[in-house]
Amino acid sequence: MPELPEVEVTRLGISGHLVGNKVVGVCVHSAKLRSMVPPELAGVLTGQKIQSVERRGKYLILKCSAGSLLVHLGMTGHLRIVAGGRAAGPHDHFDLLFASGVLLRLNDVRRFGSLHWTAADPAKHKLLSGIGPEPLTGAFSAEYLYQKSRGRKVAVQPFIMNSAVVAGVGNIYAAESLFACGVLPTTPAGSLSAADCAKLAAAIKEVLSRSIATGSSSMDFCREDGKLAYFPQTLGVYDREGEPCRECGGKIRRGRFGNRSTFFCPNCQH
DNA sequence: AGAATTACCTGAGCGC
DNA sequence: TGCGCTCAGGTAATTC
Repeated sequence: MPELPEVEVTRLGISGHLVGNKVVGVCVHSAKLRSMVPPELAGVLTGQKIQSVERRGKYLILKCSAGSLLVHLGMTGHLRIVAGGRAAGPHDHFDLLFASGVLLRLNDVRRFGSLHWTAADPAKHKLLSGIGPEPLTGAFSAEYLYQKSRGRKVAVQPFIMNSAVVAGVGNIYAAESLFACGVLPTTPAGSLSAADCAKLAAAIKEVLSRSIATGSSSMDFCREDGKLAYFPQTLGVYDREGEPCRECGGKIRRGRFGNRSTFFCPNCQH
């Protein structure tokens, strides 16, 4: 399930194939994603040259002179560069055909992904305008996290998963970051000390950048059979309920916020 | 008003 | 075989 590192590696992988390349066709195999694929997409994209491929949180932004295509991969979505003419398979929903002969193909088993078109500055689009700082930039700092969390009673895990607080941190990396810095996911955000916030901000940056580094060295988007799945990384706590903690050997426990699971080591996290 | 919580979209995979 | 349940991210809706 793509989180920020997977989206960033996708961006790095597809960017070189797309920038400067002209869209010569749009093929919508299925318009029914989490939100309907905008019907005007073929009309506005055909003939456009991709100027840049950017990322904001978990959104990819394909910038053209007439506007921008926003792509969200949801839980199971992935984008792949494939040879033109290759037949669409199950769960292939959308293709952009390029002048160079390649296709950018969106595959999404569970259809949680979405596509949006905006003619204006994408940063002003309502899906992006309310998003908090990028976690890998200086704007997301210990000081920022400390100030932002003051007075907040919500548990720190859902707090850092709130995209208005910080962009692109999902369930897996939230749990991993909290394990990495020794903070229990149930801790009220407002009760974190300045030192806790410093450790947590550093842990989020470390966990995300390590995953991007791992992913970008192992992915090959040119391969038609290349799969975008979990990066071959070792998870410390996520989905390891009952298994031994890699630090202390104690049992990893599962907790719950609403209908979201969290995983933690009660011995290593306080 | 602003924060916290809940529902919703989807479909694979699971247990029974 | 088939039903009911779970899970995921992010937004909208609702409650507090």
